[in-house]
Amino acid sequence: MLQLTKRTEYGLIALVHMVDRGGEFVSAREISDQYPIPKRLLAEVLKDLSKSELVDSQRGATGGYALAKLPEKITVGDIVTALEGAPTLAGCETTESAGGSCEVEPVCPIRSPLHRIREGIWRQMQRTTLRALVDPVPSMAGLPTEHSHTPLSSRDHSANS
Amino acid sequence: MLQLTKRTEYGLIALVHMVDRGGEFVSAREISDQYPIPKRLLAEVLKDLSKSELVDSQRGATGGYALAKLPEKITVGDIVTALEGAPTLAGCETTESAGGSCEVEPVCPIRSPLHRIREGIWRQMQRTTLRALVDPVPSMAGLPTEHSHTPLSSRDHSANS
DNA sequence: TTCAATTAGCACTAAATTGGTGCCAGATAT
DNA sequence: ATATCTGGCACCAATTTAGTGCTAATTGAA
Repeated sequence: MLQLTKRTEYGLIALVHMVDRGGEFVSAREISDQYPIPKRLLAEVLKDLSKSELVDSQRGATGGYALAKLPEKITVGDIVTALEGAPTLAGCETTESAGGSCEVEPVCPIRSPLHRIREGIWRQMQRTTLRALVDPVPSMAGLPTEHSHTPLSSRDHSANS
Repeated sequence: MLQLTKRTEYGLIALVHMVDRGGEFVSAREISDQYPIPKRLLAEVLKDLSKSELVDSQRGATGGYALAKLPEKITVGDIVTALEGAPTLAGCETTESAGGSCEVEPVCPIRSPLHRIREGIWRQMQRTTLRALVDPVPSMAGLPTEHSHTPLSSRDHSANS
């Protein structure tokens, strides 16, 4: 359905939460207590983020996870890639068919244009940083964003910190 | 995996083919003969495109499908919407939860920004017409597309075309 | 030391989505 | 008539995704 997976959703929530907690190590439990996310699954997600070196992990009693980079340096594209693999819009050019064998290939008329769409989406994700997720419409507050409605921006929830 | 479904792929191929055949009615068989697409499934896809009024259908012996509009008037967004529903990046704001009840909702910190990403993707798809799919890089052939790096999948499998 | 809290790793089940098929009815040109 | 098409419904199979269980290794603190 052209939709991000739950894993990615959870990862994004966790990362945003980490930004809010500024540098401190937060445990999977702390996060899953605050949002309705299965703790066990969240742990899986955080593990992947750790493997991709987007977060640092620390074991033991007071352990947890913390951002490995500045929020400005982490993009949605990085996160998506870490949690569900880089987006590939058409069956062509998946890694499996990296050998060059798209089934439709010899006559596939949509490769290049679809490729361009995919790249556009990709660029957009690479352009959107974690910082931007935390501070919607940060400094360019006055600029016409060409979609000036932004129907739902009700992110408050900061009752914890 | 943030990937278009086969249905959409097949639909795109079929539509491009129709453009090539300029206005004539083409049958599902003609298309599935030309590309390795299961005829039966293609028929399903074409039916959906017909329901969405992107193509006209004609029954009977010499029947088939033809574009209902000019290729300039059909966007990738239209096609995706017809074949797999409008993209919704996060579980929030699917039609089911249209009532306003995202499970994560009251504390969901990613709604609005993710929403913006989704809108960007959406705009891009709405911007890309079927015509553009048929004539890759039509007039702006020389322009630097600003993504000359393209971190992933830069492997050149387009050696076939 | 002992204990409680935490991440790490592996394997597994269950649910949902997607890919694909079968069958028959209705239309229509030849 | 009949061959060829679309239309509609239901269905199965394959893949992907969501979520869980269990155990080991780490580490701060009582």
